Amino acid sequence: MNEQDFLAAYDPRDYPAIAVTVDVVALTIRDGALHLLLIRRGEQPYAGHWALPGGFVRPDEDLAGAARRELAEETGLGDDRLGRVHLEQLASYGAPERDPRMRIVSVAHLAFAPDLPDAAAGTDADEAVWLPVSGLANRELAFDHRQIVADGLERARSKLEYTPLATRFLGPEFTIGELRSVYETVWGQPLHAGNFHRKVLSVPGFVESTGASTERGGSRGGPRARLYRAGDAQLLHPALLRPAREEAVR
Amino acid sequence: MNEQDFLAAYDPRDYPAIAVTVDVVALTIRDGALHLLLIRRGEQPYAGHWALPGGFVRPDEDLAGAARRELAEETGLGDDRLGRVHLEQLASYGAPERDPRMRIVSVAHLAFAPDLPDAAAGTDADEAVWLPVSGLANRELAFDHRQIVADGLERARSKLEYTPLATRFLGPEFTIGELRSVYETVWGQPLHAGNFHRKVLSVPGFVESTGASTERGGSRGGPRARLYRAGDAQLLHPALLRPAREEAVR
DNA sequence: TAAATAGTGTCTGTCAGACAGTATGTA
DNA sequence: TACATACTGTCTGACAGACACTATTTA
Repeated sequence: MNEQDFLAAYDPRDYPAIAVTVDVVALTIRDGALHLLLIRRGEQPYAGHWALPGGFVRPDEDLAGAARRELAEETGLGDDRLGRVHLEQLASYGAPERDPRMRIVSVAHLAFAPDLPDAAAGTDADEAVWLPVSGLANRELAFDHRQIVADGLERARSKLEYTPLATRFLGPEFTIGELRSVYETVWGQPLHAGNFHRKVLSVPGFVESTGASTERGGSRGGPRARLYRAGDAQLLHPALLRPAREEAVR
Repeated sequence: MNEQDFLAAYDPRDYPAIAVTVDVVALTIRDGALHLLLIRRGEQPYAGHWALPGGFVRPDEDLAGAARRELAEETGLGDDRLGRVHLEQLASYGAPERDPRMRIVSVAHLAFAPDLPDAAAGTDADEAVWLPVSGLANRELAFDHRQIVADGLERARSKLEYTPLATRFLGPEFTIGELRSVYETVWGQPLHAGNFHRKVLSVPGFVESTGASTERGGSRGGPRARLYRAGDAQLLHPALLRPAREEAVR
């Protein structure tokens, strides 16, 4: 029996209810460390645990719209100021027992944001905090959110290889060194500065020069760096591949 | 307001119902052409149109389980004989108006199958047919299934680059030429036989030799080819990249 | 002045793709 | 015999990574 036969035979209100939510794995970089937007749960189950921001999909909005709304609410930024934030669908999670109270299918999304101010206190989002990803190993996350975060992180690392989305972690203008820092932070390993520099400039459409340079050199010395902005490429070709990961192959 | 607040405040039965279904983009190769499993719709809306196999997610099964069940039903194969079929989640589709009757979020899946017999007549699946993908341009598909198929095809093409899943379109033993034919069919372009041969054998864990050869040479001549089976690699490294696609970059 | 960083030049090994060539089959 | 196919050898250009080097700026 297929979808259509079911629809003809069943009144939707009679069918076992499955609620649909969105959850957002929102990443940013602060102080050279990858941070994740989390919310402290106040109620059971998982009271006191951290959870991903998320909520029900409303009748009039699509999945990406719901995710964008949740992100806007939790960052306190407002939908309009989310312009430079990248948002994409990650995957859906629907194990029957993933929420002990009822059947919920969550469509997880992944967001890359530049360093945003903490949500203003007093808003609906005053419980939302950016926490370093490195500290997550010791914390328990609610529901299956640990798996969702793990999938989001792997997707993020992969996306940096093939797309110019690393620029979404930065402001509108940036140096090659700042861009390299994004890669090093997300991939968790140092890259060769000289090779990275030459590589980035050789990929068509990745970055374009603004003609300007930074006002000052680095805080610990060095020349003033040229400034770039994101180019028009949607895919990096050739890609910036991560250093070989033997463990991932087999 | 987040997911948990909603759950505390709402009885699920009161909340606007969203039905959750799975749809399956099942691909196979027949007669050197890529084929897609489709079902002819008998009822409105989209009566007479072709649609992806799919159906409601049941209370006790997870998303992948629902997709596997649907695939088993429509191919008439039975869950146990789906062993060599690759199944993965593709993406979720939830635009409010994607189904004119009610709000449905569909979690689409992607399947790679070896050439399967047509579903036996008289089963529940006697309306399911493998149709050549090349003929889809002229046909109207139901709902947003054209987009889902397009996304599935692109995912399939991409997966062949980085994973050994091309072998899932073949039987347990195959020749390098047959494997090359899978790539040529899915990517839609001829590959250099000699270079492909050397490349495949050079990727660790992609294929392993059975020691045997085909009984006869090709139908139009040539030596007997050695037989291989899938190796233990999960990822191809280095990858088999598609010939450069300029149009995809910008 | 010492140290750090930006940016460039050069070398080497790997790999994809082009091309050629041999061996082994079928019709 | 003509032709197709399997498989291998070799060359070239693209590219990643290692290393070296200069110039510029900060503390």
